[in-house]
Amino acid sequence: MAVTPELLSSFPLFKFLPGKLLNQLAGQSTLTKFARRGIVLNAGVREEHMCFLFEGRLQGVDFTIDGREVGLYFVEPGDFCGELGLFDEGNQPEYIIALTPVVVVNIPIESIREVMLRDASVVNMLGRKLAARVRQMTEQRTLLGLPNVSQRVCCQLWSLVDDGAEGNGIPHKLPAISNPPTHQEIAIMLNVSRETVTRVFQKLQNQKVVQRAGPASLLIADMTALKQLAEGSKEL
Amino acid sequence: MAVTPELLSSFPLFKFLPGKLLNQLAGQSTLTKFARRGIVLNAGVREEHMCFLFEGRLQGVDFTIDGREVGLYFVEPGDFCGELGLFDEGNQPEYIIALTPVVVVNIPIESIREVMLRDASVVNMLGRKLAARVRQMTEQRTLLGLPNVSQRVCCQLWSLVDDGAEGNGIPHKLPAISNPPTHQEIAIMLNVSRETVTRVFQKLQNQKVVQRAGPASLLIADMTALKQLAEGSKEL
DNA sequence: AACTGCGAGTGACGCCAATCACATGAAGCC
DNA sequence: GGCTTCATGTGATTGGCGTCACTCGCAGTT
Repeated sequence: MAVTPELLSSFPLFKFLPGKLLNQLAGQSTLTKFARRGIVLNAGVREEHMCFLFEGRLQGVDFTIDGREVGLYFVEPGDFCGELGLFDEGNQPEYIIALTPVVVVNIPIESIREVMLRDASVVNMLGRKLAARVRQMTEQRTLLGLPNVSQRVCCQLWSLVDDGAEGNGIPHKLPAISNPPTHQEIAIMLNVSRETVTRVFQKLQNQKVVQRAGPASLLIADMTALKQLAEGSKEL
Repeated sequence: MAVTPELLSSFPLFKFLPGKLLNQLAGQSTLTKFARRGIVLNAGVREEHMCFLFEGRLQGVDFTIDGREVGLYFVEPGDFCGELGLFDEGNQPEYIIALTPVVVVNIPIESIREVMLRDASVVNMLGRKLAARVRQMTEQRTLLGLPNVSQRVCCQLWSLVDDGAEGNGIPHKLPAISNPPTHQEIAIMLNVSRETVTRVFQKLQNQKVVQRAGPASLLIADMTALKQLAEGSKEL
């Protein structure tokens, strides 16, 4: 499917890109859809294109030698993945799978490399992105060091509470996690079993710390308690 | 202490840097020593300089909320750390501590930013470095997903077996790990207790898979077995 | 030589999370 | 409406690893 320059410029990475380069990129881009659980990028092979997420949600996952699934991070609309290939000739390290039906824009690595040579803003933002990713991975790694599983879950919840989406014009509402991950998705990010996550959620709901509001939202009824649980100063 | 341009050019990152820029950088660099366990870079603060390791060994570590130490990666001579600050204005995410007495060259972030503007080879290598780091962290994260602890230890050992140092002119020698990390250092990288690492090592030695050769070297007597153990096709 | 610190080695104990094996309920989908 | 599929909820069982509390040996220091 065809990609318009306007569509591309809706991605923060290309926000400051001159029209000429936008046009050039658009001509080399394609629009693709994936069903839930579809594989957007493959691990262990050289992927020759980057993916820009237009609609839906992606997750970076990997598999241990014994086939266990490991969750790494989420990709939200406006964001992208597969950028490592820009910096070296290595393989894509992790799978990118669709958690929901998604619409992505594919752009060849080589095309973006050319753009990098001509536009410093893109290089800058890519550098920032990579740095942010290292920071996020470091934090997640630290999380895994927690011996207490409930605490791990609470930390993860804490880090998912609508980052930045607070200024969405709806004041005085309870903080929430929109489109919360499934228990399974949380479990593989934290190296715990799905059942354990369920049990922690049960306790959290009994103690009125969180509360479901339909399938698309999880309300945090007691932020203070959640924070204490995450920090370990309170036990479930 | 003074830093000469020749010293700087011994680091791969600056290998292709023209003399003029080398001189400029050297003038702004300082040489520092740290004792074992010394803190080379602090986590959670903005560090305004990068560290280039001349002698010794560093480790990136972090601490969980409840004070538990988490090991992230090692830094070997010729390598550097603290590069995230080049790409954004964020804080240093993890501590860098000296595992042995070390000698490091400190260079201000700003000075390197200037060099980046003038020399593309440095930007390139930094990009590669960051990408490599993401790959390494992803791999390590996957390792942590293994439910079997012995397997985790063996995987870690496997990844430590003299990477690339094979062509050191000593042929037909057993593969080895030189200056092997202490059990404690391994333990915090794998989220296991020090005792557990010791017990795995005991089994590995009983089964003649590995063998100590003085304090500075660990011989791998049976690479095949180690590989099978790492892959889970063999039990300890 | 006595002291100290640190890495390594070891046994006993107890707990907690993984696993297995289900049940339930809501959401699509012919 | 009846089918499957998927997310969630729950109990019983078990074993593996963390923790504690030691010992031992080596290296550096005075």
